[in-house]
Amino acid sequence: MSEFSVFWFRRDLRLDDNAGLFHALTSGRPVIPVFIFDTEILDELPPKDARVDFIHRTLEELQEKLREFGSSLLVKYGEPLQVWEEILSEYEGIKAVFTNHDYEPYALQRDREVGEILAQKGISFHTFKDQVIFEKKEILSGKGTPYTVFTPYSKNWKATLSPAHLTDYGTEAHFSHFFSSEKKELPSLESMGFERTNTLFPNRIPDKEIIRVYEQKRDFPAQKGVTHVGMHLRFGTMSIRKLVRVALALNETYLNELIWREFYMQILANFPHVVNGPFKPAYAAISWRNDEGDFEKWKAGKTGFPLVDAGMREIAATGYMHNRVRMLVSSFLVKHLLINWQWGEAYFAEKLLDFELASNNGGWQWAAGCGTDAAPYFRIFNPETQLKKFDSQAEYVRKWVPEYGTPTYPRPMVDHKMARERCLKAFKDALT
DNA sequence: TGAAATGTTGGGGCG
DNA sequence: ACGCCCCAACATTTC
Repeated sequence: MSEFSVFWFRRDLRLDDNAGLFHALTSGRPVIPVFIFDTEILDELPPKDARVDFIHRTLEELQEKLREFGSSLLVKYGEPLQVWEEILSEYEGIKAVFTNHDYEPYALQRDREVGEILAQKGISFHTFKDQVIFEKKEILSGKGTPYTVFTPYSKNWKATLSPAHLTDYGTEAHFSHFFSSEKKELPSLESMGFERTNTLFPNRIPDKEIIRVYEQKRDFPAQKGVTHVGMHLRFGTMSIRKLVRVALALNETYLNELIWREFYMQILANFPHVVNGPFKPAYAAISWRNDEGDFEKWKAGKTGFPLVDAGMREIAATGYMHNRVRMLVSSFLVKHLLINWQWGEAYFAEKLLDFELASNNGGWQWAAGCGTDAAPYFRIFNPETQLKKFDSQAEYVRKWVPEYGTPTYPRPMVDHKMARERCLKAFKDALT
């Protein structure tokens, strides 16, 4: 009977520089590449979800590459534990399963359960670090505790970094170790209850010129100043190690943004309660207004504050929003409208192509002032000032709010000065 | 990775 | 030449 290894793709949808895949291909057995469309996740999504579309397209590309050397991706649809039972009965010779670490609470639970099934059958389960440079216990303060402030974390991160952390797990030399098989078809999007979208997905190769002058342009949403790599890091269509190598060579500010990503990932992993509420418990006492009508205006981009509205229309139309504008719209929702930041967090989770639980949660907690290393609550963005500073010619605004400046554009839904004072009072009441 | 309020300074107009 | 006032520009404090 022939023996196999399996490589289970999840958030690492690439063949190049993939740690777990490298180890699978060098394990001495032919490797069956597997992907599971997880119904536990998909059942929560609307039929037109660009991220599902993106995954499907990416799997088709992977499939084409695997065909070049006579292999085929095995793509399943279902509940992971059941799917694993199915795979193990279809391929009796499976001796080992390889995969890369996934750190979100749901994924940790899933992997524990899959690990148990495999262990019962005497199949070894090998998991690897691939998604980050440093995991949650690899960068700790002198006391051995996790950092909760970015700057010291980033200093230690940089000091700890060595070339070994940036190893290129190239797999090309080992492609012949993929299991040779007839072409297997992917389940169609339609068969899983989804539709194609006409989303324009970001380029997989980051623009080096943008990285080189990052700090000069990154704050101006009308300029080509950011690289849109979030989605590729989310789904692993880009290697973080490769990107860090580029950042090290080109731009410190850009590198810091990659470190922010890992900072929030280790916050989520070390303090999982942030998923369900504020990092700082005192902030649970805020009396939010939580006005549904206000929330609808915010989502629709009809607040009457042009830069806020531009951002909200951009995210609705494209699944993306410039980061400077993300900070403003979050501040506006939480501070001006006094709506629980978790409402905004959930809306972003639904819309953003580059949605990442850790970063999204960290960003919202930062904006609300209740997180680690948060902006103090009395930091309230002035939407007009932000417009003057970062989109003074209203280029970005006019792109998304064509009626800006005409009589049909709504009046500001709140008076800035009143809202600011109302917010300061609400936070002060809760916190003192 | 704020903004507003308050305080300080110094140049220029003017009696 | 001097003192006084105004106010922009900048600095510091406060929310």
